[in-house]
Amino acid sequence: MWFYIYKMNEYDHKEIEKKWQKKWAEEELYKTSESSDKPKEYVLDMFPYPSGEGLHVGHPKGYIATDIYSRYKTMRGFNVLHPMGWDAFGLPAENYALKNKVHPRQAVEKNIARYKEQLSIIGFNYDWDREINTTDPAYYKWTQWIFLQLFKHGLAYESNEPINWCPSCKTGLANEDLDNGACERCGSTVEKKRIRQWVLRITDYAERLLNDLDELKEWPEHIKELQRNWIGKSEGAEIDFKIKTQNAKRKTTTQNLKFTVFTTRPDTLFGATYAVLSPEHTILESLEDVIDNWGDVKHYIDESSHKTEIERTAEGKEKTGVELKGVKAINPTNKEEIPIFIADYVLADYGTGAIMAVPAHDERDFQFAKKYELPIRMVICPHYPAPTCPILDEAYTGAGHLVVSGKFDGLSNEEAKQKITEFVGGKMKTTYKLRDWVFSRQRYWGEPIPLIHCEKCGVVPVSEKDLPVVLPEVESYEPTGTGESPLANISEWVNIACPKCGGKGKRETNTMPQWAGSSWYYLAYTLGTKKLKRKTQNYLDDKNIKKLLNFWIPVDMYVGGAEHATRHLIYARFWHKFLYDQGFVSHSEPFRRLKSPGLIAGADGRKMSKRFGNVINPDDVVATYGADTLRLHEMFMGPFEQGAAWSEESIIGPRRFVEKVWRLSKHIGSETDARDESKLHQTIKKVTEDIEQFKFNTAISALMILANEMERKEKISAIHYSQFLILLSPFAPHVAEELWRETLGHKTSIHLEPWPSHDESKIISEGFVITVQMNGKVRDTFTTETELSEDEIKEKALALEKIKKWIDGQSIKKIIYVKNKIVNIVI
RNA sequence: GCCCGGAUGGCGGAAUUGGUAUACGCGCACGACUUAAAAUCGUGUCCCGAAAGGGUUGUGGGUUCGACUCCCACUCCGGGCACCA
Repeated sequence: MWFYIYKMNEYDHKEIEKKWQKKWAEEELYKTSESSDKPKEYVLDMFPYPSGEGLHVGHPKGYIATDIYSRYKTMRGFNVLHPMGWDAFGLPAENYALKNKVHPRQAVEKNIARYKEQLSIIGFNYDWDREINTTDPAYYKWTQWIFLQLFKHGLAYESNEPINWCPSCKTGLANEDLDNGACERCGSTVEKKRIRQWVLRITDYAERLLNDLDELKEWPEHIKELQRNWIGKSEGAEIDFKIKTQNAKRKTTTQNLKFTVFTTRPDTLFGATYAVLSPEHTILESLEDVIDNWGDVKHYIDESSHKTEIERTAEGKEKTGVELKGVKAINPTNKEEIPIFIADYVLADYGTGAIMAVPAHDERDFQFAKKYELPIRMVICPHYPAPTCPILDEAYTGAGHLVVSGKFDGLSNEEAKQKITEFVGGKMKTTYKLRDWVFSRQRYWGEPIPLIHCEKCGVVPVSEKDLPVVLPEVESYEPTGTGESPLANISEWVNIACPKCGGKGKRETNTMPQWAGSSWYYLAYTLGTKKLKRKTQNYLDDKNIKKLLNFWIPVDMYVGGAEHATRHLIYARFWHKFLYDQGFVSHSEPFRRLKSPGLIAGADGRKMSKRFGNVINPDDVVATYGADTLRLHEMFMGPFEQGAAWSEESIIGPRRFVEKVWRLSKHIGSETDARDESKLHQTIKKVTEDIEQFKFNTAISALMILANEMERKEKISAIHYSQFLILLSPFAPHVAEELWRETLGHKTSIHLEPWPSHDESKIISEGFVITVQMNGKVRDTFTTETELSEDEIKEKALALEKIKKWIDGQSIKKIIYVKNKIVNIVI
């Protein structure tokens, strides 16, 4: 019998959590609707990539935070949208499918089912009516539609420039897909390869992507800084150098031969003692006949084309190069003939692919000049006037005044920049490190690019009414490795009449990169699954759809990993700005507030990975401790944006806390008193402020303190306990609901209760603890019940026995008083 | 090399933004309950010291009546970029 009662009272997380998850779904607790006059709040998680591995305990950290935040916002009277979906196109899904010999679609379906199950047992409040899946044709027809708009506005172009090629994944990659010169997915060293590809003109938006960061006041500063560095703006000048051939008998027309350099230091132009072209520079072909050592030059070009990015940029690597014999460049300032080199330290795809070299004022040029014994001429002096310029043992890159620069001598180098540029007929120019977005992949598992190549008309977009261009179902989808997409072999799919002239046409067979679908998914949620699937003619250019978009957009709170700072978050901002320019959305930035959860590492401090065998599965934790405990633990581990190692040991703390809350329900039955009320209102204040700022660890700490207070009492008041449960409910939704409905007997869910607001007048002062310091060191404290005047406090402080002892005849220089806090006696 | 973070007990961390450093939790020790254990509760727990007292927020210096907090220099750890002209 005794044992039976014990069982009855026991907190059984398994039963409770299952029960309420089912009930909440039945009651449709988390349905979102636009027909509400409440203010809207759009809370968004970065949607997951459903991989074959399933979720580990690190993944839900951000989801727990948005779940708490969105429940809190709902209780605060907001109309909350909190959706979830799947980012399922791209390399990982396809590589997984290839490895396991299943079709990617089946793999994705299976993985999604598993993910959904894993998420559901943690008790998230997603509105699954708005679930999206980027690989659903009903979804990607919209992705294709947006691509067509980009194409029609000249922001998508075909190119044959050499790009990053992953030999293992057998596809071209964007700069953003690289990790230290290696494929971000498989770790293979990336090569440069010249293949036909589609590219998006993200660089047209570089300036706005950079400037508008300043408006994102509620983004973490470090993420904005990452984007600024990635965009990498630098201001300089483009200046033409004429080429003079020394050998007139060759047949090449040598008139007007020139190349353009980009430099941020046009002020040093008089010091340019040679010039360097990148080995890929296109002018080299036309110089073949006039270069005396063409064999050597050709050899160097071939060699560097076979080198990987890593080999070319290896740290500490000595610079190499070959002089172009038989040609000279003319320094436009002083008409001096200077040698031209090719060297692979000059990058083809930055600036103009050519530089003027000023060894005296650039470290790289200095090294190169030392090696090839080229003249080093100082033209900026730190101290002016200087009788002679010192001999340099390293480049001087600082500021100064011009010397050896003709009529510009004596100018400060900042002033000289523009003047010299004008003098030589150059133009000021802004350059970015950001590259245009290589947008095609030679892989199967992606959105087909909706374009048709016609023999007569060239590239023709697929008619909008014919979207989606469905990815054909095929047996074999292995990448070819030739630079062609595996789709190219499916002739019945590829061959199609040109939409313009009806003649012979072929479909574009490259597919879009993984980042395409995620560049607008936050817009898709606002439509809901039904509208997304419905037949539409106008897509985003539809009055009703625009209305929905502008009801919810911008996203008010966006939570996801900082690793997306220079990938998804740049791409999405780019697409959004484009859609804004077309009038489809009314805000120029998609995400108002951004938070990035710190990584949860394995217990060994390393990143959780199957490879290290340190993966903790949330299902197991939920089974052992319960979802509420898991949620509390992950939020209590430390500051949200800071990483932490998983600790199986300390999860017992949050579990004990939940059990304590459970036990407290057996002690209800007293009246409220003012002291309790004061503590409650302090807690309301603290928890509310902390949730707003994503300081969940201290919010939970405040709840624990209040629970400890309640526990100290014989009996607690039902009203206070109820209020406490409401504060707890976003963190531990199941146990709060169980106690709310079953123990306290409420008919409706605790999650529909209004959030309590704190009443400052209920927070009573428990007297003032005055700290008495001598020379800033704490010597004693005393308490006053009521607020005393400054003089009274000082008097009391000086009367303390300990203080008297310390003063002991010494003279008091002054007494500093901080109201109701501190008396500091200086002797 | 450049740009961001960070460093507080045995451990995770807190500190109203210059005012009693170490809240809350883990761990540990002791005690209560128990035949016993578990669970739970209570007490203690930064270091030295018997005490008085002294020291302590990575290191060194500075500003201040007073510094985890502000300034200067440095060390270490994490992240990003990296021959970007």
